[in-house]
Amino acid sequence: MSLTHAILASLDFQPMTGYDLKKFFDVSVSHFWTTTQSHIYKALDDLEKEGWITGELIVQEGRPNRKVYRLTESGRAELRRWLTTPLPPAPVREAWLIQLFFSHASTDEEIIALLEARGRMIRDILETYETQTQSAVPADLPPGRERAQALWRMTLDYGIAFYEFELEWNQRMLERVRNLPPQSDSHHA
Amino acid sequence: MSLTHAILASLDFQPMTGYDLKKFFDVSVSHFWTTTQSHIYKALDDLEKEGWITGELIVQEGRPNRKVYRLTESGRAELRRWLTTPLPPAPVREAWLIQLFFSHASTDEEIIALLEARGRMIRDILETYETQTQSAVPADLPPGRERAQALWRMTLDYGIAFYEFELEWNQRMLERVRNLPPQSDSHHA
DNA sequence: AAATTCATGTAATAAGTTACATGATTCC
DNA sequence: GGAATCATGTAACTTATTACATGAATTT
Repeated sequence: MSLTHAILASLDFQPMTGYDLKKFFDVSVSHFWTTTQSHIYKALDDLEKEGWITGELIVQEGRPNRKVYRLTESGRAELRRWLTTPLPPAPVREAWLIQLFFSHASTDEEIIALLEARGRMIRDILETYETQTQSAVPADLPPGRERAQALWRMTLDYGIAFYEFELEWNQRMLERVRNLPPQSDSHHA
Repeated sequence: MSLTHAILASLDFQPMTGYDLKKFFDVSVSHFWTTTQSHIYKALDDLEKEGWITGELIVQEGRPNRKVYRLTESGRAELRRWLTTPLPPAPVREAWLIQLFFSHASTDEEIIALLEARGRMIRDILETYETQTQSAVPADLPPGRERAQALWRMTLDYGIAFYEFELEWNQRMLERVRNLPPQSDSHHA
């Protein structure tokens, strides 16, 4: 699982609570990996049982107590192992290709409408993505963080490159739909 | 959910059992959508409760009985509605970008090794993908299926285009890693 | 003789989302 | 005065995977 390792990696930056982690994920990896509060607290439990992190209760007045987690030695080792072990590429899983695959009974116009709607949505995402990217990576990172910053940019660029690819493919398919063989009358029994 | 609608669309082709559906998915949409037996049987139950399909028990001798499902009128309507409703693009969810994002403590060589391993794996997938594509789409589809066949090809091409994109991006990132800012000694507390 | 196909399903577990609950404090 | 922040969690549900069970018939 990746969430657990994202947590390990984050805690290696600095000790944090579940609440801190959620905020950190939201401003850092949320472009390619989203998660929820509940899931984070569950993962923290699992990680502690595994012995990779330890939690320390910080009692507070006026506001809820905090439970600050930090890496253990075995947690740091596990993180290092995971960070240098190539993950197998995740299989393509695109629900909307199911629509395309089964559209033989739709008219050309309906398929074109589907593709165009998708094109518009991807263009929207790209636009917000590109404006966000400017502000997302803090320009004034503390010294010694340039390396992390450069990697951060690389992951942001993946998102842009991916949606640009999607847009190109969308364009190409629009042309192909115009040369689609016609529907057969005999299709439906 | 998409599995249920993939089932609806398949049953519109012809009535089938859960077993048939699994085989059909394996040779058709498995390039971009995989599923399991158990999940299919569960989805069939749900679809029947929803009133979109009806099952008919076919008693057999010598081998297990079959439960053949077919679309109802409301099922056909739901299928049509779904097929013409644009799905919102799924957010990017790439576990391995987590690795890249948190690799600031790794050496350049380690990051390069990660990228190169990934490049090799993608190249492998592309190779098998391209040979499979030749044989996957039956060339001698019954007349009137040319339209379905053309759509099939489009979805197969998506897979190829996607992995080619991944490979390109991989290449570009390898160049960028060679210009990464160095690690800071002060990183670890 | 052993493996595979046919065909159903259950059980267990993992991964992930949504909604709810609490209660003081601080910001608008 | 109302909303948002801080900070924990539980509960219910959905989605998906893995493993197991059955038992005749067919293929290797």
